[in-house]
Amino acid sequence: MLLRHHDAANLAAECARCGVRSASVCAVVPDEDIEQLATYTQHLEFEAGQTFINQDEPAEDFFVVTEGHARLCTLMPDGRRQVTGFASPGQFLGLAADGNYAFNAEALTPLKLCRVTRHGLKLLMSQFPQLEQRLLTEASRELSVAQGRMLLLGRKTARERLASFLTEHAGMAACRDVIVLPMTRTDIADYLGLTIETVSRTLNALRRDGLIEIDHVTRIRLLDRPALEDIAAGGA
Amino acid sequence: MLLRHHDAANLAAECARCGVRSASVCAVVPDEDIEQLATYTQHLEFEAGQTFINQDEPAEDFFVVTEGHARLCTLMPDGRRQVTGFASPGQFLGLAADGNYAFNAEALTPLKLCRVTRHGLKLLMSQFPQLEQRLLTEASRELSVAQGRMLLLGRKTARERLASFLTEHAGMAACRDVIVLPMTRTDIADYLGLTIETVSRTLNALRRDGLIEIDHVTRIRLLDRPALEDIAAGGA
DNA sequence: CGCAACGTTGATGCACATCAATCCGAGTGG
DNA sequence: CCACTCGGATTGATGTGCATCAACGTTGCG
Repeated sequence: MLLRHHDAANLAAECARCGVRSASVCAVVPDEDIEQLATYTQHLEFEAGQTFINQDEPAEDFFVVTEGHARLCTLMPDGRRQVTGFASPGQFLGLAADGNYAFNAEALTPLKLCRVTRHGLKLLMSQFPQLEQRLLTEASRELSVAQGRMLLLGRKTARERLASFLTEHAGMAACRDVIVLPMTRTDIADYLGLTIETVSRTLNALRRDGLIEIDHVTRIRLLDRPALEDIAAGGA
Repeated sequence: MLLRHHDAANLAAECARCGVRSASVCAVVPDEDIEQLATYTQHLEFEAGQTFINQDEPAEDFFVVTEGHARLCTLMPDGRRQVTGFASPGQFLGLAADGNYAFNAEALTPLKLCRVTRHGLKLLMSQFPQLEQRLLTEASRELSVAQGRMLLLGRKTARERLASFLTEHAGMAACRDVIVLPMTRTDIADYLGLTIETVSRTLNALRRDGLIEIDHVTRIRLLDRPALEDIAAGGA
């Protein structure tokens, strides 16, 4: 995993992935820069269930996931919960910050991530302009995803939501039609704006219709991907 | 409206607002830069109802609203519609683009905007680094807003959605408690993931409860802002 | 084993959608 | 100035998809 000299865009991710002082990074970044990187970045680990970003606290840090999965969610005072997204390795966390964090972030599985203070990030960006560009690209992509989720939450039926969820995950993961979900039914429900009961019932309905197979609670096989994608898009 | 020399961040907005060759811009940007700006930016006007961004077409342009209001929405094949946002003067359009536009944009009122090709934007950014920074800030803010809307669409009741909508608009517009809505009930419904009937009924319920007054269909007076904010947050 | 957390399944309820009249206000033309 | 029209908006009657409540399975771990 070699870092191209002029592609500083991936720097943060690389630092995180390899550890700041790894050979590949040291090979291409001048020593004084490495010093700075070491000052501003930090490697962290959490076990499943731990919260590492707290809603309403000042958004001082910025994270890159390097291993494991995390869950981002927003809470209402009475306990209602909306999962706004799941983060997998390579994803940035904390972009969507405007003063205070508007969400909690919790480890779904054992999690490793790289932390940079916002101040550090600012310095890094001024030093590696391509990093800023990369972040902008990332933010644009996320915005695009967010719009899709608004359509899902505002207008899709339970069946369409589940179909969307399944195809979305099949798309990212190994291009296989077998997906392994690192999250619980409760997480899925809160992600899709449904209840666990509805998620359970709807998955079973899809199974009865011969569209999926449920090998194990967390292991689902997509038997008819095109049909699922059609349902997800609202085309039936 | 003078442009500070080193704050190129607002450049695009300024260009749009004043016209590329306006005195204030010419005063602070070298001539050869102005030439470039003129090449890449373009002033456009639309009348209410016109569509200027089409879902699924390649995302080639980037816009800044300078006058009037626009509506962004996503459509499903069977006609279901989700309004993902409203744009008012100063707002950027087209950030959330990932290959093709994922939404339609239509003028709600007579509309003026400034167009920059994505290629032009790239050149502008390399020339005025602060512009990129500004866009990143903007994208972060939008992401934050998007998360709030996911919570609204996924978990809030009709009453809470309307309260959120009203306080949101009261917050932006003149800090008065009287808001004038440039959109129809249908737009509001599709924005909040409800039907026009529910919007109408719920607004009347808020009126009966003494929380708002409806002077005119488009003119609403907030009588008890704190109570509305409390409802919006789910605190009752 | 035996608990505890998670998941499924069934019966019932309700918030909001749907269907169906009216109503209202801004244009338009006589 | 009024009658006519027509796209929104309101209001009411009814339907339904999903939530809620409740009971029971299932899995995994000490």
